[in-house]
Amino acid sequence: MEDETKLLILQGCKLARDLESKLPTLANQPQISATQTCEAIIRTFASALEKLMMSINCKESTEGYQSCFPRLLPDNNWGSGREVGSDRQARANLLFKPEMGGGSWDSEGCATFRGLGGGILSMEVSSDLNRSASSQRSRRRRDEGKKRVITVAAPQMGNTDVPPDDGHTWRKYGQKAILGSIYPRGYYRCTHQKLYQCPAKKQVQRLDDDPRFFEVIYHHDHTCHMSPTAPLFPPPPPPPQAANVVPMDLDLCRFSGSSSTIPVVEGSSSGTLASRYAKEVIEYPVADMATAMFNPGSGNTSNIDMIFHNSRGGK
DNA sequence: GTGATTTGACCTTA
DNA sequence: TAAGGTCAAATCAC
Repeated sequence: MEDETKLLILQGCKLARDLESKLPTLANQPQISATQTCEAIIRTFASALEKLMMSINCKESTEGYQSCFPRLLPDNNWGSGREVGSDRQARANLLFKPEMGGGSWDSEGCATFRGLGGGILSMEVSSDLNRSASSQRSRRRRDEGKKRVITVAAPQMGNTDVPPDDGHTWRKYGQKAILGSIYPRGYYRCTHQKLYQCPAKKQVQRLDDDPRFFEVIYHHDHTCHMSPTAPLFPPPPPPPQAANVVPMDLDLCRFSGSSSTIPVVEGSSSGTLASRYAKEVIEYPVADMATAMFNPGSGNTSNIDMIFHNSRGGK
């Protein structure tokens, strides 16, 4: 176990002990104090867990990596609605038990995690439109088909008004105030919708009860990256075989050291976004991947696309 | 110039 | 009829 992980665990224990010692006097304090302490404990342990999973499970297989960080899946395809419940739970539990990180499985197969600094907190796959994240939003369209509901933390740095990047490029086509909700709902569709008839859409709305988090509802899967005519990046030139540079076709799980770098090849799809960002970076330190993933407002959004585009290539 | 975002109007559905 | 979802013109950003 790495020293940093041990420190995190120790810190979490210390916070827990502090909370325990303050419990008798807690009744005289504002409740938010206990809430914040609990959240700090959860975040600390979750961070330690994340590091443990990275060093143990994710070295073993790609599946482990994806189970730990489903949001990093290249095509964002988390399976069909039938995976709700036992299938998905059993599969994900192989390597990542949400209850270990302060999370849980609800009765409907929705895993809830707690992570430090952002990322997925809960994930739900559903084909049942009757079940909504908010009981207030009971109206539905007939042709919405399969949907996935996830809750993601807002970025703590950069532009906190948008949810963390999910690896796809989206175009906003609408925003509506929702009855009974404080925050408006944003409507997005795949950038490649017109060109490749990609049906993927998503709705993003900040949670009323916790504005630090977004609820993201995905409708339909992306087809733009699976089609042979999909707008992939042009074939990258051979990467430099420097000692600390690893080819992109290797499993990302192998990038565990902060000294490793992931080469991001300069290139562009037809989209403006991709070209905007593609020219910015040639090599990408692993440590910065989190920043790129959790802070789309920082200008690195489409680097995720570039990071994963090679793994999409075969689809 | 091109593509993304904003936002009011319109459409669809319960 | 009300509310969610989408369209499309105007505007913005690069």
